[in-house]
Amino acid sequence: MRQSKLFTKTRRSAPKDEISKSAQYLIRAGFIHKQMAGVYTLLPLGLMTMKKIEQVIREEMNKIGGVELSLTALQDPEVWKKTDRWDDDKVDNWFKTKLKNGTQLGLGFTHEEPLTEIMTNHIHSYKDLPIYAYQFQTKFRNELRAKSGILRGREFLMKDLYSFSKNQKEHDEFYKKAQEAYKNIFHRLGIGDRTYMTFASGGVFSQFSHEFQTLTETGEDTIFVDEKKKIAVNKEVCTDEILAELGLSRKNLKEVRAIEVGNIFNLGTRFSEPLSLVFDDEKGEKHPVIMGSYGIGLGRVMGTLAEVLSDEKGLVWPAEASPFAVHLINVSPEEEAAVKTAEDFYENLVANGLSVLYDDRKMAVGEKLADADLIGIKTQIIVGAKSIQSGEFEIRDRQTGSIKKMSEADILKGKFAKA
RNA sequence: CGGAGCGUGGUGUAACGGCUAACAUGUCUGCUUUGGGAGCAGAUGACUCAGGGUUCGAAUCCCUGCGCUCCGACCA
Repeated sequence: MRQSKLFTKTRRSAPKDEISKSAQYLIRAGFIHKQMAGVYTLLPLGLMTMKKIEQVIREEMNKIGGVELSLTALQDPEVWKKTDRWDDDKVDNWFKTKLKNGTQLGLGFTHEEPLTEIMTNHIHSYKDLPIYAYQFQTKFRNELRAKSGILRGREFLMKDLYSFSKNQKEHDEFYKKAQEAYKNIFHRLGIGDRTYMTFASGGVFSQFSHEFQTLTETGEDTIFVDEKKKIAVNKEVCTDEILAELGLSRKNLKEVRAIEVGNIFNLGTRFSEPLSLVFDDEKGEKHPVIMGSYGIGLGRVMGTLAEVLSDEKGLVWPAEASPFAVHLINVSPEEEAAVKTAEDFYENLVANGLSVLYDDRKMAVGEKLADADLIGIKTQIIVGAKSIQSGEFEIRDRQTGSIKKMSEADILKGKFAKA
């Protein structure tokens, strides 16, 4: 994409009503626009970043047998009444609305109920199981207090996968796989080393749920981490008894703040029983399906990347979440030869299948480079009068700042991405 | 939902109860400049969140509402 066509403008200063670093940078760089508290529009760069994150998650979900679908945001109260989650006393963050005829509707804050109900049409026999269904979908939660920009919103995109298994053993095996998939996801997104699988309270059907907590001062959870074992325990369940059970010692634990970027938990038959999701086993006996749910908030992940990977100059995206693979910057926009070289180069990069943001704007160099650093695309390629003379282009890594020089032919072969 | 704070051009800030609401930045024009947010000149742009009140006089004081931020509670 030509940057001259990218209508969003970068800003020198952040709006005063955003304190969180991630929100400030995302707004300054033109990734998001605040519509109201806790509600943010994704601008082109933000959307592209979100799609990159989504694709990483999709690949890892598919790898463990996930099948993608898309449920509705509008929810019929009936199914939620069956599981006793419609009353505001039971669930206090519903957004509710009405049809013209007065019938009440809800805007989904999660999707166990509708999916479980749908599955009654498709699960009849043990031969139908297991099933792993997931979606990327907008959730609505009427939070009393939205927070930290995109980190805790009232409308946000979430990946939610639900597992349907015929017995506990089958469920447990998948649960383990899901843990590994989540580790892969956060590793690929560049926060693997600071994201801890964390034991948290598990609800009715199991002792624990597992949260994936990314260490950051601005996180809203307090957890205790064992750095050697790469495991953490949420403060809410951190008792001596539980530590003993987990084989952890309090003296190896460090108290830190973290943000929950994902969580997985056992649902048992909490939903399959009230919604009559049952199957026949080999003997023709009926059993309720064993379920689990596995969530990742994409906006929160994007915000977390912005929060923990950015530096004093702006955003720093990991390769797999970078809105573009390459930021091509012409630093001599007034020189004909440089313009021609940059234009040709841009066409060639795109023809080679690379996603490129091409800064073709006629602006002072310093401003273009400052913009590039603020936007934070992983690889910057700098074209100017100097590079025409030498026949080599500068490849600058946004994160490390290291500069390599490389010929066009090598760049087109993708060599810059290696090492 | 409890507590605290804040609403002034697009953005960030300033202005004792008193002159035509100031400065920076942005935007637009022209000239100049081009490898890290350059310079000069001119222009544009605000019923000071809304409504009420006090006062000769309100951005400023008071009340109500709305919005926003932060701390806490909550977070299936």
